Amino acid sequence: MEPSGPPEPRPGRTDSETGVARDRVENTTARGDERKALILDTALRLFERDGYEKTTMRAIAKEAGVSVGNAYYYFGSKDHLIQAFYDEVSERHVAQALAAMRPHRDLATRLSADLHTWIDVAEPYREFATQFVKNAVDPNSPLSPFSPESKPTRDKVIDVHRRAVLGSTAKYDPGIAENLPDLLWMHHMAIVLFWVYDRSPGARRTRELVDRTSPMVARIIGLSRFKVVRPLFREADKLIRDFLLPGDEPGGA
Amino acid sequence: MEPSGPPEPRPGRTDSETGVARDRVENTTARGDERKALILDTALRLFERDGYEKTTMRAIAKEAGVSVGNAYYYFGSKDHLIQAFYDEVSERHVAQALAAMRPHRDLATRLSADLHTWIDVAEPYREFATQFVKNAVDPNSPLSPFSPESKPTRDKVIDVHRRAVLGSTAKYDPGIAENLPDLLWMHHMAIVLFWVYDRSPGARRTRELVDRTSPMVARIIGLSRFKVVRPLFREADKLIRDFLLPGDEPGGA
DNA sequence: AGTAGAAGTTGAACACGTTCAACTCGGAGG
DNA sequence: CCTCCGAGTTGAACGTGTTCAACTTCTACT
Repeated sequence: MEPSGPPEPRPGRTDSETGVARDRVENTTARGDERKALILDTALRLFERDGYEKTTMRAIAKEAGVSVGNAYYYFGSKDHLIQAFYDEVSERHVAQALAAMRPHRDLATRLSADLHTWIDVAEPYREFATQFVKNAVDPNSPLSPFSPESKPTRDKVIDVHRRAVLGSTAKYDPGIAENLPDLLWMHHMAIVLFWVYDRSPGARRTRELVDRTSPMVARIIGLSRFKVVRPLFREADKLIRDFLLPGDEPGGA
Repeated sequence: MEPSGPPEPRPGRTDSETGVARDRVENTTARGDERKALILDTALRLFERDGYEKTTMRAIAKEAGVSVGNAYYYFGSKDHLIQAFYDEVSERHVAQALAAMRPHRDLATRLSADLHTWIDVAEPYREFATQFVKNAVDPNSPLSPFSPESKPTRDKVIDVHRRAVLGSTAKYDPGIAENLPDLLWMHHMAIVLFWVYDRSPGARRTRELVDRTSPMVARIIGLSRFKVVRPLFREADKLIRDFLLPGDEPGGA
């Protein structure tokens, strides 16, 4: 391999940044960090090129110039590589979404910009993302959107939705304000689910769906001010509080 | 093996009943049907006892007194065994749900009865069902709820929702009548998703969720008559028509 | 009855994700 | 300069789902 320089401690993207130890090793030497990044980058490149299933751990190791066991030293499983990927995509999405929403005040437009940005960022990895969504459904998987491991990343994404609302001119029942971001997150997840199935070039159909559902969602939120439906909204709000937020898993351990 | 009797053609549960060739073989001899059923029953028993992941194809084959290759002659993959399981659960659900709804006329009550019946039927297989939902998300899997293979079963389930509405005294905008069952089916799927995560004994939390969402859904449907929100409902209706119904996959091949 | 061909059946072999006991290596302490 | 020791590294080995060429059994037809 290339001669490793003196072991000066580089900051880089450490685990402490996300606040959770995702993988097998916490954070030790600088050389370790480089190795880990090398393996991850190689993996993502191969995933993008050949798809997740067709990319073997042996191929990743070989391409990265490492042994199979060494890859497992840094990543607990093949799935853990996806978790790292998800973090990366989310990070890029969060950054770009805030910028994309900034010029607009209309909630529908802001939501639309938010979601389109997500598609922009995720599009190269569609086939790959299928695998992510697949594993995300498994409650036992660290990839589950409800798992403690993915909480930091999830919270960041939900926060974007919160800002989408706060930065808009939308009017709604203040009683439902707190859980609104979670509701929008569910809309987001529904879009993602559709996107995974979408086979149209450039995810055209998904973008169309975003364009049509975003105004609907904004309108529905606006309805919360009306007396006739307010009880319904309050009930829905309570439902979210009772069933989504309390524990990490809906069933309560 | 036991001496096989004379090869008289028995009706039994054939593929022609579902209208789709789910597995590797269509429908041939009576002995073949028996063999297939034997393998499936054994598999489901082991799945229920040990869980899906821990049950190996070798174990199924051994327990059924068959070779591994023979199991693969009848079921294209381990996943196909789940498909068969899903069909069976759905069949039982359909039958029981209709009976459970019959005494009631209130839509909320009928929906609730419908969904509780589903939980009753599916409850023994919760861990197992996780695997089903997991694979169901993969668009390439025959298990996908949108795949042609599962269409017959899915249609039967959706039809139950249709009857839930038709047999009720609920009033709603006739313009959305046609797609109402699909909407209810999505509610059903959401409940299933929650149930998969639910760890409470007897799926108590999921039942609670059903009790609270069913009246909400019924109320929302009732709202469709009001002028203020009717455009929203029409838009949603059109959305379902455009994005869920046209092709087998949302993206359109 | 005999026989060709289809249906059914077998288990060894393959590729994969994953594990682990053994090895290497760098640097801290003597 | 030597010598530990733990972080880092290795690849053979394991158990899994799946495949397939070869074999056996059954059925239809002469």
